[in-house]
Amino acid sequence: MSVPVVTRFAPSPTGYLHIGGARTALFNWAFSRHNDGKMLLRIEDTDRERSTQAAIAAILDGMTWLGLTWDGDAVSQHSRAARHREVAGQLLASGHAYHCYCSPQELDAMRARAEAEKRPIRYDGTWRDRPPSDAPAGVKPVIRFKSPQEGETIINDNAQGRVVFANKDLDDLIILRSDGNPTYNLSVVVDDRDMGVTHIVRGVDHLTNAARQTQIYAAMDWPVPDMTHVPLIHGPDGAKLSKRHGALGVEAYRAMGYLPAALRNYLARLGWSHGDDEIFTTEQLVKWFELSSIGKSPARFDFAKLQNLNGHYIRNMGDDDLFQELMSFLPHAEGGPALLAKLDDAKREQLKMAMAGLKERAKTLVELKNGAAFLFAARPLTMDDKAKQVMADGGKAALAELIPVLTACADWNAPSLEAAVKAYAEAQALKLGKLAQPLRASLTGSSTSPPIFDVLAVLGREESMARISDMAV
RNA sequence: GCGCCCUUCGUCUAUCGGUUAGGACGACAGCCUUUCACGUUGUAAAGACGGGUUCGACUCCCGUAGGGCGCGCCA
Repeated sequence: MSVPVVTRFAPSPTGYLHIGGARTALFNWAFSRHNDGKMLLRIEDTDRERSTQAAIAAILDGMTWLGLTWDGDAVSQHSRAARHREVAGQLLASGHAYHCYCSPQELDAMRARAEAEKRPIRYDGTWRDRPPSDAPAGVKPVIRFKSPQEGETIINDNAQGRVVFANKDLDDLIILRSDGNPTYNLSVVVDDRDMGVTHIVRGVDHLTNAARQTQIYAAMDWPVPDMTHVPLIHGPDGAKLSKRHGALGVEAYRAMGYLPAALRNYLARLGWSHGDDEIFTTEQLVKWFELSSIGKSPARFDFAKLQNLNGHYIRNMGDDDLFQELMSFLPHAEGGPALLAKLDDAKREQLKMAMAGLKERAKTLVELKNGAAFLFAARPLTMDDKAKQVMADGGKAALAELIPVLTACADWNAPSLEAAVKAYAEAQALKLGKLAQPLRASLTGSSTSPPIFDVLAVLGREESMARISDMAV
């Protein structure tokens, strides 16, 4: 019987949940679910200056939207400071840590000097072996971890492989600030230990921290959790993710009309693979997810591919489900609330009816929303440029001819309307497009729309004839 | 500067010493078609470079180049 898997996602609440964090959360989530384990959520808010409630809310909201659920309550790291201090004290007592009286200014000077002399930038160990009697009066010391100076610290990482750090390259890090508050590396180790975390999955930017943390685990004689450091996500240009590229909060992706399921699928495919599988359900992801299948090279974020995937999800979703997605999307969409206000029962029905035709040509919920705009347009419709062109090129005349044809149509549904118009086109030796495009322009104000006979059917006889008449004169 | 890591089509990736180096997105071309899409068929497109090891390297080793991450009393 193996130990139950416990993973954790540990964001720092200094901003929204960005796309890299979302993927890290997804990997933690998928791995824990794959193993019937748990994923805990810990808010790393030990930096009181920069942590905000708004950021915490944004992160929880983003995860919820993405469908990434965590087990138990979110843990505030700050609330555990007393415990962190306790461990710092133990380290001090066991000789694995010491007081350091260097001021921040001295440290800055030390770094500047090292940089100028092109030496490695590290704490020089001034207070490592100095007796307490040397302590200057009135200076509150920090506690530094006494990092081993010889030998190696080895990380056996599921994604990165065996990574070796020479201990001489790892300096004595501060574990307790002069104000008595713990710093990141100490807190993480203590919390992961206390929370029973068995597997740590986080970004490679933590790889050096992994080495330092490994040393702290060793000093405390605690077992080191299984580690996986996943490569970062870069912008399309290979450089750091910038705002205009993809370093947006997940709520921005919601506003852009992406479906959570599509985003999950896309994110999973960035840095992780299961053979040639591209499109898979979340259930399949959970079933297939192995840490060893995570790659080690960074990936670039590709909106075109996300769009394509999203379109696939939209097209394959049932009309009712998609309608619901659209409804929950609208409050977050530009112009969405206004559209929502116009949505009475009749419009809801029309919208549902139009869903099949609409979803076929929408890659995002934004496009779906825009595609449905004709349903809500007020007469007389405003024509876009291409629609105007169609009307100018004999469109008006075509509409005038069609009015009696449509009026004569007994059954107002797509098949019979199509049959009637086609018969007329044939009789007049006209290409169907010559009639369809003017119809489309008059009914939607645009040159593109769902199949025109569906549009007629959705709009209904009265509204359709009114819109056509508006433009036929 | 020091340390660690990365490098297969434009992009995401498959390959775990022997393949005509596969798939997907994107691009281009054709088909389908009432528009736009969808769908479909096809085309172009890759092992950074240089050395080894080996009967045989994309795959293992070394070096070079390029890129990323880290080096806070941030996380």
